[in-house]
Amino acid sequence: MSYRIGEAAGLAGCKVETVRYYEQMGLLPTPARSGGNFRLYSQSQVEQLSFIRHCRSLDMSLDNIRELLRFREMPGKSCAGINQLIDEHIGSIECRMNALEQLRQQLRDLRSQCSGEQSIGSCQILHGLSACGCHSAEVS
Amino acid sequence: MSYRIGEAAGLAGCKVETVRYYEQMGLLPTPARSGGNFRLYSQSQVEQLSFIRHCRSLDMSLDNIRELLRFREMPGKSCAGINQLIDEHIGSIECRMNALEQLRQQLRDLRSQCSGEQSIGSCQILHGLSACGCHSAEVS
DNA sequence: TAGAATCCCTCTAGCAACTATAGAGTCAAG
DNA sequence: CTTGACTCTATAGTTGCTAGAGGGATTCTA
Ligand SMILES: [Zn+2]
Ligand SMILES: [Zn+2]
Ligand SMILES: [Zn+2]
Ligand SMILES: [Zn+2]
Repeated sequence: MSYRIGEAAGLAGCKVETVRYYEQMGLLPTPARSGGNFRLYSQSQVEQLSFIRHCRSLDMSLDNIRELLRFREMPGKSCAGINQLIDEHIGSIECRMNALEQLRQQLRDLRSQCSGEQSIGSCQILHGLSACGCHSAEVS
Repeated sequence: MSYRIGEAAGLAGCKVETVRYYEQMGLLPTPARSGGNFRLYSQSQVEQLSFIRHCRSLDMSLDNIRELLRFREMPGKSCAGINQLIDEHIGSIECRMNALEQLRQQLRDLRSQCSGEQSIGSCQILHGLSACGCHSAEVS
């Protein structure tokens, strides 16, 4: 039983172009071809595509996914590396969360400077964006 | 008093290429040129560059920054639009924060399935990434 | 059995916001 | 007068796709 690219994409919940892109990036093996040069995917290749898509839905990079796929090919080895990869990914997400948290606070502080009823010339938001310490153009 | 591109970049805390990029994107006016065809920036242009960099440090898009720069050129008008822009930006950041929060929970759930001391073949993390409901390749 | 609709093919370019080259020219100091 | 630091333009790379052009394959209907 084999699937054409549109069916494979449908099953994995992505676009046809995305599937071809993964092949190009080495995440999917070169598939068989029909007489009319159409790509033909086996059940296990469709499952691999779904695996990739699920990893992507967890926002893993294609590099990380490539690594996971390599792990999958050595079922006898220890899975410590997998846990480490996931831990690092969680760490990077927490890092982004912290950055966004800080950003939000800065923006709230800025926003609180003005009610929106001033003239642009006296708006403290614009003023705050100009006269910051961090990116000073203060040169004598 | 005028600055060459390297000085301007240094004052604004960015790379020379970034300054040229902003010019190309229409965020900085076409600067004057020296006899040897070097860009020459005025004090106010350096300040505009710093303004841009500060907005970027708050993760605003270049489109948003372009809008803020247009606001700056109409000091008499009401600043309501500025507040709205900032509010929307805060909203988009909160949206990303929520997405990351969900992501982290999903990853933690996944991570908790395995201690890292299994063989890859029986690792529940890999298994969880394969046999998910959301991207099923379950076709009979 | 012809035509139309729907798939599929390759190749190329675009998105955002830079970054990094290559290959050349400018300028100040020693 | 040569070295080194700076600058110039133009082009390609980054990430993970997406969209199109311009064709061929397959399938359904009339
Ligand atoms: Zn899934
Ligand atoms: Zn205001
Ligand atoms: Zn700043
Ligand atoms: Zn495991």
